[in-house]
Formats: sequence, C-alpha cells, structure tokens
Amino acid sequence: MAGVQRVGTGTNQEAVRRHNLGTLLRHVHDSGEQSRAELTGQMGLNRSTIAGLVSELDELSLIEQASPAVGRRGAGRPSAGVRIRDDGPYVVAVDLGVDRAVVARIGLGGRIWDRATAPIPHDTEAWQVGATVAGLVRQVVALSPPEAPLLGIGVAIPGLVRRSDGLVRHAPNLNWHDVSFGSIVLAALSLDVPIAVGNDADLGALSEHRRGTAVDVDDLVYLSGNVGVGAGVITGGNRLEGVAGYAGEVGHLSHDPRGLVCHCGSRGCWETVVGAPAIAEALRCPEDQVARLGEILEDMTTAPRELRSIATELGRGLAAVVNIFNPSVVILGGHFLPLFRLCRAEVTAGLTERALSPARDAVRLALPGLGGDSILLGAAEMAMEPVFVDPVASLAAAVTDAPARLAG
Amino acid sequence: MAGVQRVGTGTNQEAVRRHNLGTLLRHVHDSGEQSRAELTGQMGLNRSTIAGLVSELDELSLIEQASPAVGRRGAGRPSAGVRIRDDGPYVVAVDLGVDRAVVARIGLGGRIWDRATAPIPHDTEAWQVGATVAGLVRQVVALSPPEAPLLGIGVAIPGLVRRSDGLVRHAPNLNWHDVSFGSIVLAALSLDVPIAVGNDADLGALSEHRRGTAVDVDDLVYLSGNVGVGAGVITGGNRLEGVAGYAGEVGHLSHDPRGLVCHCGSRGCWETVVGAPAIAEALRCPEDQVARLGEILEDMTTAPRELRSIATELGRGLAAVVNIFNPSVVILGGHFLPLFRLCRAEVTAGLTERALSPARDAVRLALPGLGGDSILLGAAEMAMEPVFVDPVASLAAAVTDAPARLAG
DNA sequence: GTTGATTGTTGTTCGGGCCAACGAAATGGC
DNA sequence: GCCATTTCGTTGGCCCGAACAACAATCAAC
Repeated sequence: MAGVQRVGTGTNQEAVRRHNLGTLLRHVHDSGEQSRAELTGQMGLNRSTIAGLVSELDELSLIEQASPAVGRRGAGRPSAGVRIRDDGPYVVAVDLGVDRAVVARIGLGGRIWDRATAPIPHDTEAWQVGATVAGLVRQVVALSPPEAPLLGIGVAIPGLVRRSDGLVRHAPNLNWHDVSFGSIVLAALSLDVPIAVGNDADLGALSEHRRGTAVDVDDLVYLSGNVGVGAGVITGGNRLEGVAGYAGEVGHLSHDPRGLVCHCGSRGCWETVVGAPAIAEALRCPEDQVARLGEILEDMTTAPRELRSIATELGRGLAAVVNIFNPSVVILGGHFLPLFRLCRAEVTAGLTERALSPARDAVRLALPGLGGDSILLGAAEMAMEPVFVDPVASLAAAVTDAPARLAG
Repeated sequence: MAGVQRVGTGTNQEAVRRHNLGTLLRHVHDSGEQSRAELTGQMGLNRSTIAGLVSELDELSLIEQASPAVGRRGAGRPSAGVRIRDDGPYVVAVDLGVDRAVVARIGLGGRIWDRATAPIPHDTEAWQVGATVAGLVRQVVALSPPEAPLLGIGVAIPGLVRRSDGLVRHAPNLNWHDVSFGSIVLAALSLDVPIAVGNDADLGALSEHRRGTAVDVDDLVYLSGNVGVGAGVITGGNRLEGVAGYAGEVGHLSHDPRGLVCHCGSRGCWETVVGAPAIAEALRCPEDQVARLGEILEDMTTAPRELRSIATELGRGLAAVVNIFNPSVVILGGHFLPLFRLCRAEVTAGLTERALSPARDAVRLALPGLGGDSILLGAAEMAMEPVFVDPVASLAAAVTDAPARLAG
C-alpha cells in the first residue's frame, strides 16, 4: 500500500512506470510468448528499459524468461523469450447463459485451465443461481496451484448491466430486475475479491478483439444471438458503453412497425424477427427447445425457406448496425453463428440491400474465432483488465490462498 | 525539427512532457483563464511542475500570465492567472451548409474574431465552392495580427467524410462524390497548412462537448437536421468515428418499411420522415425554401398538426438513438432546434414510447448551447486538436505570416 | 575460422517531476 | 497598525526512469 493513487489529467513518472509495466504485460498476454527484442520494437522503448520492466515483472512472479525460441531465422544473438507463468495469476470467468452457467479458471494469457458447468432451470431466483455459481467457482479454484493469486471474478450476463456498480438492471431471459449479482456471488463464497459484471455481447466483442477474429481491428461489432439480440461494440479500440453501460441495445431497433409486439412494449423490434423465439416458431420447434436453438441449427445441413427469409431480415437489420457504427468486422455469435453458416448468401444480400455503400464496402461479416467461448473469455478479459492498468496494485488486491480459503 | 516522432505503445519522458504541455493548454482553452493553483489541482501535478509548463508555454507565445483575478475569496497569496494570448495562434473554420458557406477566424480559447459568409448556389461544382471559400479565408485572415500563427483550417461538410484523408465520399446536398475538398481549398489559396475535414454532425457534437451544453458530459449525441439527418456521437469522451469515419449515419435507420423511397435506395428511412424536405412538404412550403426551413420554423409560434405528428416521429426515432448509444444528452441541432422548441411534448412522448427505460431515464434532450455556431466552432476545435497533443510540433507546422502570404 | 549482424548487460547520462525550504502576497484577529 | 496564518511562486537538490554507449554473447553466412 505504498502511494496514494494520484488523480488528475497530468502524467507523472509513477504513471509512466505503471503504464509501461502494464502494457508490456498486456503484450505478452495478447500475443503469447514474445522475445524481448520483439517487445522492444512494439513498445518503442529502449532495450535497457525493456530489460528493467521484464525483470520487475519477473520479481512479481507474473512472467518467466525462457531460452530463445527455436526455429527463428536471421543472424544475431537470439533474444530471450518472455512468457506468462503457468502458476501465475488467474481469474475466474462466469458465463451465465439462458439455461446453464459455465465457470472457468483462466490464466493470464487466456488459457482455460479448468471448467465447470451446471444447468440453470427457468425462473430460478438470483440467490439460488448465485449459490450454484459459487459451487462451480469452488470446484475450479480447488484445482489451482496453491500459491497462484486470484485476481478477480468476471461475470457475463445476458441483460442490461449498470457500469458504475455492476448492477443487473434488467435481464429478460432470467427474469431479473435490479439484481446485484456480484454481491450475491461474493456473499455465497464469503470472499472479498474484485468482481466485475458485464453484458454478454460486450464481452464477446472484447475477447474477439483481443484474441479472436478481430485482433488487428479496432472497430467491430459482436452480435449476440441468445434469446434476445444485443450488440457489443468496440470502436477506436474502446468498448462502447454509454453513460450507464447500456449502449448497444440493437435488438429493439424498429424493424417493422406493423410487426409483433415485443416484450419491451414496442411493436416490430428486430428481435421479434431474428430472435430465438421467432426462429423457433418459424421452424415449428417446441417452445421448451428455444434455449437449444443453436444446437438445432448446428445440426441442419440445408436451410428451409422460412429460415432463409429470416436470414435476409438479419442482413437488413445488420445494415442499420453497419451504417451506425461503420465497423470493419461484424461477428455473428450465438445462434447467428449456425444461421450465418447456413444462409450466408441471404444475410449478405440483406445487408447489401440496405447499407450505405461506403460503410458496406468497409465491413466484413465473420464467425467468432473463439467459437462458443467468446463470452466466457470476454468475462475473463474484463476481470484481468486492472492488472494491465496497474500490475502492482492489482496484485495487492488479489487473493493468494484462494483454494485454502474456499475449501475452509 | 528536433526529435523523430517515436512510435509504440510504451510511454517515454518526451511523451510525458508533450502530454502535460498539451493538457495544460487544453485546460486553459476549455475553461478560459485559470489560476495556476486551479491548474495544479486539476492536473494533479506539483506546483513547481506547473510553473515549468506555464513558463514553457509562455515562451512559445501561446499564453500570457495575468495579475491575480479580482473578486476571489479566502486567505493566502493570490495565484496568477493563465490565459490564452489575444495575438496567439488561431485557426480558420469553415462551415459548408446547404446553401451558404461560413468562414471564421477563431482563436485558441474559442473566440470568434472575424467571420465572412457567401451563398453557395445549388449544384455548384466543388472547385467553384473551393474558390469561394478561399476568398472568404483571405478576408478573415487579412484581419489577423501579423505575427499570429495560423495553426490550420477545419472544414465541416454535410456528408460522409473519410477519416484517413478527409476525402468527401458522398455529400448528397452538394451532389459531391469523392471530392478532396481540402486539397481544392489549399490549392486555391496556394498555401500549405494542416487542413482537416469532418462531418458536420460530428463537429457539432465536438464543440457542444467542449464549450456548449455538454461540457461535463462524456456521452452525447448531436443530431443534425440539415437536409439530411446525421448524428455526431461522443462516447466515453471520444468521437465515434468507425473504421473509415462514417459512423453515426442514423438518418437511414429504417423507420417505416412501407414509407417513401429514400435517395439511398431503401424505403422508409427516418430521414424521409423528419428530414427537411419531408417537413417542408408537410407544411406545404415551396421546394426552393427547403434550405431555409430552419428560419421558417423559427418564425412560427404555434405548431400545426402536421408538424406535431412529425415531432412524434422524431421522438420515436430518437428512441433508437438512445437505445443504441445510451447518451446522457441528445442535442437537437439544425432544424430540429426550432422543431423541438415548438413541439417539446410530442418529441418527448415519442421517445418515451419506444426507448428502454434504463436508457430513457439517463438521457436529457437539449438545445445546442452554441446555437447556430456549433458546427463552425466544432470545425475550429478539430483544427486545433493537434496543438493540444503536441504544442511544439503543431507550432512548427503553423504558418506565421499568413496575412502577408495570402495577400501576395 | 572469420566476419558481420543482432541482442543482452552494465554503467553512465539526461531529463522530468517531486520535495522542502524560503520569500511574497493577501486575509483576519487583536 | 501589527502579527500570525494561509496560500502561492521560486529555487535548488533529489529521485526515478528512460536513453545512450560500450562491451560481451550468440548465431548466420561466407
């Protein structure tokens, strides 16, 4: 607890050091093992400066130095590798889906060490879900190296999450209103670690940006198709959040004013056309299978006509997204993943029909590079964020004996 | 031309100095005369550090130190004021409207020194517009102090502007496609200064954020009603641009799929309902008065029924904007300004009807605090941006004898 | 084996912000 | 009117971190 955290718009030397330390760690986290020479080039700092930063991270047990990578080319002395330690810090990520919770222990560097899953019956109350999640957290943490610090917990929720405190304002699929899920989980664990809660689509965008299809892209949209439809947006390299964190609610864009009434009260929202219930109905699936829609679509090899027309509507709605955000990638997640695989032509046609051509020309539609783990990994990335801003402070707030504490 | 510009994600000492120098200047620019004590508090740096920065800016002739402000309260030695020099650097801002061009000489600090206007007849070719604008630029620059440096020119255009090079991709009202208007103006002036071109709505948002209604707000939308409808968005304090700079094109959100055909090719875009031509037609204005719609609305005291129903549609469309961006302010510019004055209740009702309540509760509708000058001042802010990033480099690129050069 | 290229290491230099001490300028109580 | 108090500007010394330079280590190419 050395220095008081300084505030203000100016930059001082402490801040420089913090920033450089965090940035170096982020590079290794993002791109895997890197030679010191590569880091020197990417960060634009002096060799000796990099050496100092690396040795400080080494002393913090965050990274380890490896012998030079084999298979490199070119003359000169080979540069030592810098990589994340296997028994280094980790986070716990929680992906709360429509009908199940996935919890994983994820190390710095994005490696998923352990994973546990449990079903969440429909209309379960928040505290019960919290207890279930806490149980899964205990499972995965029990498997961690005893000394490895737990940096924090990240939770992805399909709903509106207030950014200031992580309050879940409204999660229609879970039927939650104003639930402080973070506190519930911490209480169930009787543990005090940093916990962050975020919207699932936002977190999908985050992980695809950092280690998925959109690594080199600073403007992207991740479209989540769960039961509802939401977008996670990264623009200029930053998460689009809005004042309170509710930005990206594209599911309620007006698509057809004479359409069906949506649960939000309006009529003809895009969600009523391309959301899971609408697709399930078009395919005549039983209503209790809506949560499994993704798998059902995965199993199809050809698309019936009803599905193809929905794909066109997906494309038309995407045009609005493209016009508004001018992204270079739109990633189709959730049930849009198999839908896009089946009906790529229809989606593209719908998009082309409605999007303004300069924006249309700049965009590419893509599948999530991390498959079904985008959201889970995004929750991990969110929980890791503080360690890249200030490694020392973040480690100070971490829990170093998590397995013992949670077992007790 | 001292140092090569370093690149990379790391921060070095030069960068710290640049940043602090620019940030101090920005504070004085944003908030007017400030005491050194206030600057110390806001920037979180040491008194002596501030003293060093101030004296460096003083030597660059950017600011001047004034005797302590009168009317202050409290004990202690009064702190000297820091303010922008009247004969300090300035920019030239150009607001290219539908039927006229406004050019102004604007100093650091946002003071409009001189202003000149000329009509732009319909369907004038780009090079002719460039010549007209160049003439106006000569007029306003001729009045500047002979030694004051011209930092650059900022141009606001009602259309899609590519961010990488300022190319005007498409400006429907001017009937321009792929026009490099910056180069045209510079050629007409035979001058080489930094010139930046931006979208009018984006620039409206920028100036309202810096010195208008939204000074303390980091998430806002400026809705421009010219002939078309566009939005300038600032989110988390940053301009929303998208990969190429086309973000914010909300005018072509689908509002009624069975509506009128829009010039973009789609049907029932929001613009076809609340754009100037639609309002003019509803009011039975002659077609050549469309560009004057704002003034016509200004002169009205009560709103006819047709106008009220358009206001409702404006509110409904705003709901989409609010759901997507979750701003804390939406500023209604252009012809939406008088429309909102006349029909505040209808707009608000339309918004409430469709917006999701958490986002709805966070937002406030507002009139531009800078009135009709938002866009002009935004163009100035854009042109000034480099001087806040690196004052020394920006001054090196400035022209110090602009009046003489342009007169010759 | 020799040469050239590249990188790590070490010690030194440079520069920027911090700190403490002191003087200056105003307020307020007596 | 005087003096204690408060706040601020200035100055010189200090610390820290990045840059620089010289040297050693390592490998490729000839």
